[in-house]
Amino acid sequence: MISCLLVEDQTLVRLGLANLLNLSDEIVVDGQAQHGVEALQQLEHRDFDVVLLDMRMPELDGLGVLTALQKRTCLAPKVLIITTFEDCDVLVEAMALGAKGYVLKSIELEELIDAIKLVVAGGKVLQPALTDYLLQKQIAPQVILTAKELQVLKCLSLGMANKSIAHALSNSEGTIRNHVSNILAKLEVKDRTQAVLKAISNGLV
Amino acid sequence: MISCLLVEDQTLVRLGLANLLNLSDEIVVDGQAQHGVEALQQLEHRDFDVVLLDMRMPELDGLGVLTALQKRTCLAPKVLIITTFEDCDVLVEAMALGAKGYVLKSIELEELIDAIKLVVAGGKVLQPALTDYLLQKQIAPQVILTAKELQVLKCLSLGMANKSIAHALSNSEGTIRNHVSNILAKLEVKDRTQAVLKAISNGLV
DNA sequence: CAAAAACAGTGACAGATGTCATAGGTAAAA
DNA sequence: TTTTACCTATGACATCTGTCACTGTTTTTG
Repeated sequence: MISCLLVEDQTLVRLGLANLLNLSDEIVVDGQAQHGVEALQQLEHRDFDVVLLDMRMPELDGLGVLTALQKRTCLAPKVLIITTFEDCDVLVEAMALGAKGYVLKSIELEELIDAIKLVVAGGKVLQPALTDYLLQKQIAPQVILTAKELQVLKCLSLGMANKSIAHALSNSEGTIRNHVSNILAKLEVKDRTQAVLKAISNGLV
Repeated sequence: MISCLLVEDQTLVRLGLANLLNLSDEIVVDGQAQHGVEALQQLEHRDFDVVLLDMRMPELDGLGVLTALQKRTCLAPKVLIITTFEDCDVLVEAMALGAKGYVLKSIELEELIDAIKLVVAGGKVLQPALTDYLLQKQIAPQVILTAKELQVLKCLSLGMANKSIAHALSNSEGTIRNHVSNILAKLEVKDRTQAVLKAISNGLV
């Protein structure tokens, strides 16, 4: 039997999933936590073969738990992220922090059980969406803005005019115009509005 | 026994919740659907006392189901929305489309069962978050854009210049300028970039 | 019907925006 | 040390943007 700690803030989802997994004869959910803090408390008391970890949680989120686990010198449990997709960057971070893989909540029950077994056996589980995303990230020529440009871009994203930005950053308006011009060129857009849209959708701000 | 159709796209959540509800001796989930289209198919074949409806789904979402149900002249089932919060506006729309209430997925199981019974009995279930939001909305002077203005605003949100918009909507550039000017006045902002930011954050586009 | 909105258009204007060439100072990397 | 990149700045320029006043037409509404 694989012992499993389930960390998920939505009560219905947590109870339901625990029930489902317990119905199988290979996995037993013998620990539950509503959020990161509770999860760490449980992990202090006893060990689990695997931790099923939600990302979005109150108090302490998935990344927080992973960070805390990484600091533990003793044997760390395998962590399988269970997420609703959405935020690829967070998943990348999670993998970097030692997660053994992730599955979407849209996964079928059997696949989930297989994934858990795979992770416990020392494997990694990555669904296609993330690998695609990583590839795309690598292919897309990384936009490198200087510190100042990023500062100006943030101002743009607040809807500030060149004059306001100049005043806020203690520069001449002409300087700001130059920065804006460079930003537009780097982002390959034609005006500040497009720059803001691109910045938002790419998480640059 | 209250018969219940559960509409939820995430398999794990759906199966788990169905299991939980079936453990109670008052509610039986005797219909499941992965998305709106499946839900409507099920509803054609037979009746349920209540429909537990997720909002975000592929194919046909919660609002789509409600819209379709509203067109049915015969007796419509009570609908209880189950959501992850987030989008208040959608909830408002859902209520306007005849939903009997909504609960967050973070609800406790007992509360959910109570809510279902309440809805079946003809009541309405509204959690505090939404009522607060509605109040706030009413306090904030409602921005009323005309159809044309909304069309122009959408173009603005795509980063289009006046000339492009004029071409796209088959108007003179001057006309578009006037529309933009009116939009800025109504949104109480100073330029198109701020308008786009406000539009995005308020879900106007 | 009559009043009120919404829609389309023009022309003129001030100011904002973005580009370009040019150039000095500074700090980090080769 | 030399080079490179970054930050700063200016002036000139073309273009874009937003405002205003005024004129119509069409559609909605009381």
